[in-house]
Amino acid sequence: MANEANKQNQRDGRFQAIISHCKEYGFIFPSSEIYDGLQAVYDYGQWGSELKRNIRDYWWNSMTRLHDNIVGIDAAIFMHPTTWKASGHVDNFNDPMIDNKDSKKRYRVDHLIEGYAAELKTAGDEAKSDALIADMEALIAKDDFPGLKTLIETNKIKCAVSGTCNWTDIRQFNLMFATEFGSTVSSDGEDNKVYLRPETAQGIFVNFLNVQKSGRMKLPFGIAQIGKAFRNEIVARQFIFRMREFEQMEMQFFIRPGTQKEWYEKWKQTRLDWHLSLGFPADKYRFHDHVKLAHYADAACDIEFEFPIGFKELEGIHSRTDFDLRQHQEYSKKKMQYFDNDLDPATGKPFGNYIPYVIETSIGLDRMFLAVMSQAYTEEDLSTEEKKDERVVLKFPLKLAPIKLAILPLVKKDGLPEIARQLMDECKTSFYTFYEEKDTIGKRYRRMDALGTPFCVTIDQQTKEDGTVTIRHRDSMVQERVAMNQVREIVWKAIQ
RNA sequence: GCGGGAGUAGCUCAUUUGGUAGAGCGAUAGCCUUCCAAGCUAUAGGUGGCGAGUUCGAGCCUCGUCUCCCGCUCCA
Repeated sequence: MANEANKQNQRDGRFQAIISHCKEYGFIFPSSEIYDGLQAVYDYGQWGSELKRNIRDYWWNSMTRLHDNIVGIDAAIFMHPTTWKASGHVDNFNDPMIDNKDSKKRYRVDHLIEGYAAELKTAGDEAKSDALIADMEALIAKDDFPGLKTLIETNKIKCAVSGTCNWTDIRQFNLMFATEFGSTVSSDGEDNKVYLRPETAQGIFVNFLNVQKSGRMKLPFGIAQIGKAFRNEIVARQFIFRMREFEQMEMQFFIRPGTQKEWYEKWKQTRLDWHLSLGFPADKYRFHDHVKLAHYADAACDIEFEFPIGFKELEGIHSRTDFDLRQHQEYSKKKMQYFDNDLDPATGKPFGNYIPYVIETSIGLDRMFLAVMSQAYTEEDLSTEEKKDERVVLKFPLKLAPIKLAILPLVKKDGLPEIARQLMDECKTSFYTFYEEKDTIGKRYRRMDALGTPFCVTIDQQTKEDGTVTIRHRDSMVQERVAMNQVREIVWKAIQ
């Protein structure tokens, strides 16, 4: 037990250190910090936004450019309100809830009252049961939450766990953020209400036929998208792991019904391989199969990553059946079907019209950022017998590092800065290059380590004589002498 | 949302029982010129999260509030 607690403390300490490092070195700041911040909202700073962009590009390129049957789109955050009725978000996530203060259990109010009504019925008091249900429905129709609470209290409905009637006020939890649309306010506020999308997937589904027809896409094919989504989480915590505003990178892969099992397995493997291609240890990842499936899925799993806070969901892979397209077809009255000219071996005739099935891969960009950051963050003890020494180094995969190369004149005189500037000009159009001439060379190396810069090049007196520089490697701290005119190519090759 | 802990300079932290805030690191400017932090000089930076109360006097006591962390809860 003591060991477990110890391990937990170490993890927490490491997580804290990563959060501090992110702030101190310009990766992530709390949003609106001068006003005490905004809960579960964060801003990416100068290096965080570079790292995030590199992760985003890496995903985008590996999805769209490396698959000739996947294309990308960028749908709007606002969508027609009916979208969310079709998707099930309005109905499924709009219920009044109540908490029992003793057991801390949370109940849907209608479930709680219906449960009690059922008890009354089995006890033989059918009239009272029916009256209770009628009262409840009348109150729910009016959104009369105080009335519903009074109803619970007068009937002395108890929590099944604690057995008490010590209830909180009733609150409505709506996962979706809503705002007003248009400049004129209708008499019915509901007419103007639009939601900030709680997931990016629907932007793909509603554009399925646009992309399929305009791109002459043939099944199976995929549509990828990266974009912001918003969820009004009841409680959002753990740094950027769960935020109210976050960025998703997802791909919906449209397939012939009946082939979903095989494609689901294929995408599970493809996505795991993508993660492993970054060079992180395989034992940091695991699959977690969903036992309880969402209303739209016939199979689902997560790729979990071992964050400092434990194994947590990083990416979801869902077999969504034809649920979404079918729903949109029903609500929009527009056919969402695809005509498949391939011959069905069973009949020798084309497969014909059908609503495609969908395999979804959905990864949180911010979570991927956190995974990369927590895997890269390393505290190294460099002590020798003479002196104590340590460094913090971010061992980013080279292609993700925000700064690729730092150019450091050994001293800021004797013409060394001028030579360094030349090299800077040569490199800065190819990749992010950073120039620094302040402080001792050792201190500058440590600063670059803390930002995860994989290469530092130092211009010294010898450079003036033979045109060579030292290039210093971040992880090994090894230095080697190379020709200055080779630097751009060396770095370029390494970061591919 | 409930319970617990915390909030003092950019960071890490001091300030013994209430008497108008200090250090180290960091930053900036200069000196030195040195291939792996911690050489020298100078400077800047805080209405002690915010608001109220008690007191002659509050960083310290009380209340409220905001934010963060941990546990529970939630997470289609």
